[in-house]
Amino acid sequence: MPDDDAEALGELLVRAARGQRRRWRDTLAPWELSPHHARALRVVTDRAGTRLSDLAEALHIAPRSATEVADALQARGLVERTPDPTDRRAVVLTPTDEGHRVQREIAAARAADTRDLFSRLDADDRAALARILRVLAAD
Amino acid sequence: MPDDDAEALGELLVRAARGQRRRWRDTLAPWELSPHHARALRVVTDRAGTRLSDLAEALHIAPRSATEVADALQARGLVERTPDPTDRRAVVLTPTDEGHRVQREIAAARAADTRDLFSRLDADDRAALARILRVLAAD
DNA sequence: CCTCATGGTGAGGTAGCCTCAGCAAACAGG
DNA sequence: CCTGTTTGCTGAGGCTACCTCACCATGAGG
Repeated sequence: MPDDDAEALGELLVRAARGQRRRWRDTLAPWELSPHHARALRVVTDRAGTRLSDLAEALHIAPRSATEVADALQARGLVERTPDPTDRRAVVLTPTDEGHRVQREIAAARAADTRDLFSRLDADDRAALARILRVLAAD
Repeated sequence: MPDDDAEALGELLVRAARGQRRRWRDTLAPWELSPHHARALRVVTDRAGTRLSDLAEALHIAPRSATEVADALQARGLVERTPDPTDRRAVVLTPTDEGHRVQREIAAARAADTRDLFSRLDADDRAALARILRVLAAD
């Protein structure tokens, strides 16, 4: 394989992914949430009883940084801090009604956008893409 | 197309690109350069006579921030600031010998790594991937 | 109990962006 | 020419999103 081919493929992959990220940011714009905060909201709404330390692990950030993410979501009224009934040191993050609502809206918007993007491909191409990306993502 | 399929594809695309970025960071580790600084070095070595404002444009950052990138590269001895002979307000960034050397080494390392990654695919899959990614990257 | 580990947070630091103001040089119109 | 505006860079200062370290309260195991 010529080096140029590989370089072109790498470039294309990066560009496609960049487009994805841009779409995702645009999708989130109406709620004024950063991708990171949206991800945090998703983690918290997905399973009840998420501790701050769980959030840190899910987002791959230091525990101290999870405190800040929680502060931000709480300031926007999307989650509440409640004491963990089983461990008085711990804090669990509970989504507010607003938090649940926003999360549902965002999930729907994202699904629509993603469907939109990949509907450019026919079923065969989608299958091929999935197979190929799995090979590339394997590590 | 089911929503789940689209979601899975989006997820795969993100993961493949994340792997790419991780490989790139790892590739750069021996030179202790961030991806951003490596990109800046490439811009500066690519065409002689890059002004700070050119660098800012190439990196999509504010002119003021280009000053900081230039400071960093200069502190590492990779580039020098020289006055623009045609405009005494302007500063052009000139790669040092070390800068040229590092850039060549990095380019070689990246090419090898990228070739490595895509050699997992046969020629047909590479062609299919290129075609499909072009469709997705079109915007 | 007494010690050690754990969960969260205050204090303070860094990287990489930004805007705004200022200075010097270039340019454009009387 | 020279005067007013524009352009190229940078100092000052601010923001965000991370980090480490130290501390406090609580929990868990000899």
